[in-house]
Amino acid sequence: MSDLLQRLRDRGWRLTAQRRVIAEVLEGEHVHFTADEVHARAVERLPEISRASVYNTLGELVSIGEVVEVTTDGRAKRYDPNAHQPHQHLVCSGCGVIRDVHLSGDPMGALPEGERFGFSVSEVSVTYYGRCPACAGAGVG
Amino acid sequence: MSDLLQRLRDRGWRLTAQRRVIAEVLEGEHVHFTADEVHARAVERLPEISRASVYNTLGELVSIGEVVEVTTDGRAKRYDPNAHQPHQHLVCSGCGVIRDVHLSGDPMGALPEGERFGFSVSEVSVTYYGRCPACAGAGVG
DNA sequence: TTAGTTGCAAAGGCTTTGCACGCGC
DNA sequence: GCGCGTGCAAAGCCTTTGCAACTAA
Repeated sequence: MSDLLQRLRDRGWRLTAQRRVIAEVLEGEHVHFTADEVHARAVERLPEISRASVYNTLGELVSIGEVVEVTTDGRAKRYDPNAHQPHQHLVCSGCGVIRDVHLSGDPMGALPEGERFGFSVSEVSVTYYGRCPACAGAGVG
Repeated sequence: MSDLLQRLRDRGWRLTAQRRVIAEVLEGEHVHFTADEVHARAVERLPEISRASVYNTLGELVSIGEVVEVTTDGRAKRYDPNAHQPHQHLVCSGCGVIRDVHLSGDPMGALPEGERFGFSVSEVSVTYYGRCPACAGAGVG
């Protein structure tokens, strides 16, 4: 579940400085950066990295399944490197912080057969909204 | 659950032609238009209506709770007038069509206390992804 | 060597904003 | 008549794209 970099090497990825830096930025728990935040952090390590490369790389990481795209209610998409452990999200409606959470049952089972309209259902996304301790205390939002 | 227009009147809303037309466009089951689709349909009834008014009105309907904003993976937000009956969504990853669905249990209960990180959780959004019968048959997407 | 990656800058889609005019109440 | 709502056009944010130069393998 760690060492995204190693997995990318194993896949035979062409490992450029830009891609390495982006992978490094994405290490950690509860990491859910926007493309722009990834870019800002990448620039600290590699000043000449461009936004286009960040978008390209994130898009590829998503398409090979190493990163998951998260769309909360805000504008910009966020990128979640925790792609190998099924989980859902808890979002603070005050400050927007996201935590990974794990549910007690399989949410797929909550959709009755009679509610499937003939679809072949393959995925489910569950997002909880609330206030984090800091925002609840400060009355933010 | 029907007659959005009447509810708006009861709220003392200033009822302009534009707002009336937008409310009319939003009547019906399984309606999940983007702002632009609402505008296109509104134009058929009131050719001079502007996009800005559509955005303004939709934004207000959302903030007073008469319409729910739906963010699927696509780009543009969609607007769901079925705000008074709790429900979730089933999205076709082929053509993007959305159906309202009703779950067998309360998804809020699936988040264990130990996974709440001190948040006061107030809402949950559940979205299922799959292929509608048409797209499954045609191999679209 | 060479195919894939990068940076730049421009364009694109969706949404918001500023301001003068118009209209519901 | 007053104040909010509207239309227009321009700007804004996030993202994608075209293309020549570059570089990992």
